[in-house]
Amino acid sequence: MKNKNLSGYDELFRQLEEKTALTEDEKARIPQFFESKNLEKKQYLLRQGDYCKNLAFVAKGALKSYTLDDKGQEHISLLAWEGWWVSDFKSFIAEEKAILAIDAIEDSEVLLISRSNYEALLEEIPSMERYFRILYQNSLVTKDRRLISSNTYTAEEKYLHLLKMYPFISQRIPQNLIASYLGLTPETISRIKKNLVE
Amino acid sequence: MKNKNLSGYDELFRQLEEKTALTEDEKARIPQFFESKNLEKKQYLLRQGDYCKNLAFVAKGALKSYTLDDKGQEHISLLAWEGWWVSDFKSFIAEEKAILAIDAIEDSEVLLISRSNYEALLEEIPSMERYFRILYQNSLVTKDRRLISSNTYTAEEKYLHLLKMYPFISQRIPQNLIASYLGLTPETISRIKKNLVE
DNA sequence: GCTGTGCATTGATCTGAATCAAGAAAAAAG
DNA sequence: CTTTTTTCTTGATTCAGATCAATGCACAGC
Repeated sequence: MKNKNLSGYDELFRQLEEKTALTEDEKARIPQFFESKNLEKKQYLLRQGDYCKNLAFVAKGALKSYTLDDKGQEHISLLAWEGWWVSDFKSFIAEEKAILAIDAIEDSEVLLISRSNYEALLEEIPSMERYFRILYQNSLVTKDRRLISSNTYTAEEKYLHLLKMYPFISQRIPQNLIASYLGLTPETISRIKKNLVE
Repeated sequence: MKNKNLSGYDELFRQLEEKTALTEDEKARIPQFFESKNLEKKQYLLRQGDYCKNLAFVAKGALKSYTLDDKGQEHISLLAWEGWWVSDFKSFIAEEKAILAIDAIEDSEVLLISRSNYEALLEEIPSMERYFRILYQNSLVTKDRRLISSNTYTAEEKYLHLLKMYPFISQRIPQNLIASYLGLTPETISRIKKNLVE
């Protein structure tokens, strides 16, 4: 086995074992499918229009995935910190050009898995097939809730719903990114906060 | 083997085999996990607040899943026709009360699988674990696109994007349901269509 | 064939959140 | 500690799409 820095894998195993059981043998084989990468704050992992070669597991730090509209405005589709996966899935799976860009918003460590390694991993370690099925099942629920929130709630309700789901988020993520994630402007968030205090 | 009406299972197998290979033996065992149910137009499959006991595969017809807000307004979260799965996932998986309701919008046939059968199926037939992993993976991509659409696009862009994804949808689904699905009002859709003609 | 109920159109008006514009505050960099 | 950059706040104005209201249309039931 190649000598690997295992620091980030602790977080990965913690995540995997939350959803599925792994033998010691499996745990020993898993790191080989991944490659670790450090990103500084503001460094990018993926650019719009490139091919998304990897699925990334966030071992440390935080990243944002976003689209840019014709006016150059950023629309965040995901905020991912320790324990989350991030990529332009469509691009990763179907080998199309990415419509998402991904940047680090803190100094971060990610574990990258290529498409061929992803498929090999699923093939060789059935618990991983199970892990991803459960992960995606849960993500679907979360995305569904976000869609409902986006179509049904007022700006204030959207913000409160987010705080309820991720109470620590306002300590960690700047308001302008939260605004973009919710499809609102920073000004609106600011006014909502003011209103809530009163 | 119990004598089952197999009509709806053709559609199910077609879907399964699009994503994974099945042996004849597996195909023979699968129907046993399901139960077929016919719904008339407007009949409900799930009510808000009930426990969602089943995951439903639409073999024929079309259904909508939706939430009701405090004003009694309906917000459609999914339109599902032949080949789609529908349920309140969160309720189905975590055994919580459903926040979604599901109604037939055409006379329909659904194949229902209970939670325990779902888990047994995944356990006993590994290709099904694979099938659902791929299904959820794809659904995530679609939901992501919808979220981007919802946060980024104008009303007109949302409508055009939907038509592009499902060109036949306006022949099949009434405008007021399409409006609700997009988080718009029927009036807005009507004005958009008028505008597009000019 | 009428009649009712649900769906679609069109117009007038309203409103929540965006945009535009300045500063203030906080954090990072030197 | 000072300067620069980034984030946050507050106010004035605008605008896309909602709401309200009325009418037209189509098809299902009698």
